[in-house]
Amino acid sequence: MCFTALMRTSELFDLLRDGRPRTRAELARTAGVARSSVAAHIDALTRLGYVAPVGDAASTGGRPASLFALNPAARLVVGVDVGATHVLVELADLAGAPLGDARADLDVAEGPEAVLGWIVDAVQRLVAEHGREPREVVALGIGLPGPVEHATGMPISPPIMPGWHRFDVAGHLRERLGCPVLVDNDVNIMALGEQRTAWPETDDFVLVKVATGIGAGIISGGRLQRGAQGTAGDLGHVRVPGSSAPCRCGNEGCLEAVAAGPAIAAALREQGLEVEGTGDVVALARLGSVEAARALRQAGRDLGEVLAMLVNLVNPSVIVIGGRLAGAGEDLLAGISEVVYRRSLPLATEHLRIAASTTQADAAVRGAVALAIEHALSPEVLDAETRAMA
Amino acid sequence: MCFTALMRTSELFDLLRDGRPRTRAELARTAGVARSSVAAHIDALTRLGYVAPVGDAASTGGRPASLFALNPAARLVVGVDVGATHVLVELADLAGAPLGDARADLDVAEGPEAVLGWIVDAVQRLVAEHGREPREVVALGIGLPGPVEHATGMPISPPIMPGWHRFDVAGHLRERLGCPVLVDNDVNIMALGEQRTAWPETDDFVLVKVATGIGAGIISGGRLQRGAQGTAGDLGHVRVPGSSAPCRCGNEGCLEAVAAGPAIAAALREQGLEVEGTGDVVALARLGSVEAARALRQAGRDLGEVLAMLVNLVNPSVIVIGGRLAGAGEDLLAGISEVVYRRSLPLATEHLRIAASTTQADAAVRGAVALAIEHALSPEVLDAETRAMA
DNA sequence: GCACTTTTGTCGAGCAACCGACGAAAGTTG
DNA sequence: CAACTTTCGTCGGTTGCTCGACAAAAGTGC
Repeated sequence: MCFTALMRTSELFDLLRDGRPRTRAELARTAGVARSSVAAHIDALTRLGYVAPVGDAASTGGRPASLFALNPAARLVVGVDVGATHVLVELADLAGAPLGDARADLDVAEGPEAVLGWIVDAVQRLVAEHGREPREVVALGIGLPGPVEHATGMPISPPIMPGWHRFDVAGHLRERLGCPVLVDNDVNIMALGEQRTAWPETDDFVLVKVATGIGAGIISGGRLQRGAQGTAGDLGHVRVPGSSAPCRCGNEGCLEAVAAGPAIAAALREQGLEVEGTGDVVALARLGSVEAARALRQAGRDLGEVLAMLVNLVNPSVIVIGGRLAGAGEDLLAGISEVVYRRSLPLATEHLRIAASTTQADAAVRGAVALAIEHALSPEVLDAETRAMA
Repeated sequence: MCFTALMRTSELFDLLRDGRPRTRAELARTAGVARSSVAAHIDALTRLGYVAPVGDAASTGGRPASLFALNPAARLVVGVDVGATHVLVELADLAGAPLGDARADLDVAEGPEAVLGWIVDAVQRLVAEHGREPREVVALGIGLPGPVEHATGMPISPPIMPGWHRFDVAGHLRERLGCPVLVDNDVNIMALGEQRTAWPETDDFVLVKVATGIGAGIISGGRLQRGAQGTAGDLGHVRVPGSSAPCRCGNEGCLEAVAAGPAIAAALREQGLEVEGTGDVVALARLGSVEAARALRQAGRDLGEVLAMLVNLVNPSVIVIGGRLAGAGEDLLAGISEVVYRRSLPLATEHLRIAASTTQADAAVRGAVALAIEHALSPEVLDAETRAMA
């Protein structure tokens, strides 16, 4: 029977996760154990490399205490963002700081073997370029543009990823790279990335990606919400009140048929403007086009109708708008805010903030890195490693 | 440094939580420790009362092994369901089995002192009636008809609970009853109750309560989703596509203004029927009224529009319809299913089940009891008690 | 009733982790 | 440079958990 209030090494490590250096005495006080015990744990963590001394504290009249902190260089992690037509691989340290990346214009429709093969090569190349060992990579996080069963690491009937259905992405990569692999939806990892970098205090967070499609990543109670089949957050085919536009999905009035990039482009074309795709809409808006501004504001209002509902259902305290269209100026955001604050419950909007994404292009890969780090530094993994070394 | 794979007493207890009796050898095998160690832990749990011997297993040729199981009678818990015009208090054992209850037609608008005072009296009376000691009550769960900040146990601007805003419900009850108090929204505890009793395997679950108002309790990834202000799941004032009916909230097209009890009653009155409130609608439907059936089916379709969106956002695997209107026959459910399966993404509806509540009136108080039990038998609480006894 | 089987309870050995102490180390102050 | 202060590293003592052993207990089968 374990009656003593014992300490797992990971508990001590958790106190150092924030990166702030601390003395042994400080740690002993907060953990409530003797200094000598802390010293032993710190020793073990130092031998594993996860913690390193970072100089001395200012002396208070006697021998200065040495400071210890998380050692980001101890291991490597990899984050991967797979888009419809691109792949981005990033090597990072345990603090999430990027060390180097590789990108390719690769179509996801080329199938899992081609895409994952390129990723494996890129990881091995990046590791070698930095003079590190492949076995130093302790986890890889990857986001895919479709529904993913997170527990098994397999895509489930992804619409734009032919050949990927039930392909064992996690197993395939783990076998070739020899590290645990965390697979998730790309909007989910964008949400994670944005939340971890820009809104770390917020436990109830939603990221809405507006581009060619529309999707949301929902973090509730501090945890990513994935749903039963991994399709949670699919805003694109929610019906917008007052619209009956036909959608490629067969239904009508879908949000995507009104407020996504192609829909806005089509609306502008009807006004006689030369607009092809999402990129042209953004370009036009940046040039100060009144028509584009108006179209974006209307798209924002339509999005707002759906987000008002999401606010009532999920009650987040922050909504961030990301995706290419978020970079087209203030109009989209203004339209959204206008409707959300009018249509949602006052109690839910009282402390609600709506903002544009700050990390933008990086968010997804940042989230993938975060996913990997959180696995690699989890108590289970850490304690297992401590035990193995003893 | 804790390198040994040690066992906390609560770990062993978790193996017995399901109520199935087991032998010491069986437990030792699944936990991966020596028989004698298991014996020591079982001993401690038996002394605390949480575990008790329940006879012998069939002999396999030698001395029969004695079986141990969770002892539900070891402690008491209380579940409380506070509605707009009623209060229900239930005393239960650690298996969640009801021992006795007390109910009162009390208006929640009478304020916290009156309502909570009655609850305290009822609990003490129930405990005495069963010849038990007040200190045997180890936790109380309570659901309130409005937004609740679960962490602090306070209602936040509840619309139908004048005088309750930021009243310290948890503190008030804890002080008078001497046990931890868990406070939550009433729809949330209904969801918890329904899920724990009827759908224990389901991690992504939604309960929709349809009565005078409309609300949802969302369980996602096995956890209740409460949101930033505790208002998550507020379906009532979501806008229904194609409706512009004025709502008491000031907006128009709200779900409640179309599909809740009063709205259906009003629709039937327009057809010349004598219908007052929600109760009359249910009564009429049960008598086989064609008009009521049609109205309920239409309400179901409107609800379906909103639930289709919820399915896309949350991706549950089960939706249960509860509340008084769920007892009015198949028409409401039929209308809901019709629209949800048409309007939601195929992937999300593929394994989705929509069903009527089975526990009905009990669900809320069952959920409150579940909340209390889960706190009382949590590893933290249990290990603390083990340590205190030593 | 006797031999055999299996579990039970007890007990001592082993061991891992925690603690407090003590001398050495490394600063500051005058 | 000496006195003082504070931390560091080490070490022995203690605690408390785990394990395996062994005899007693409680069944079965002939």
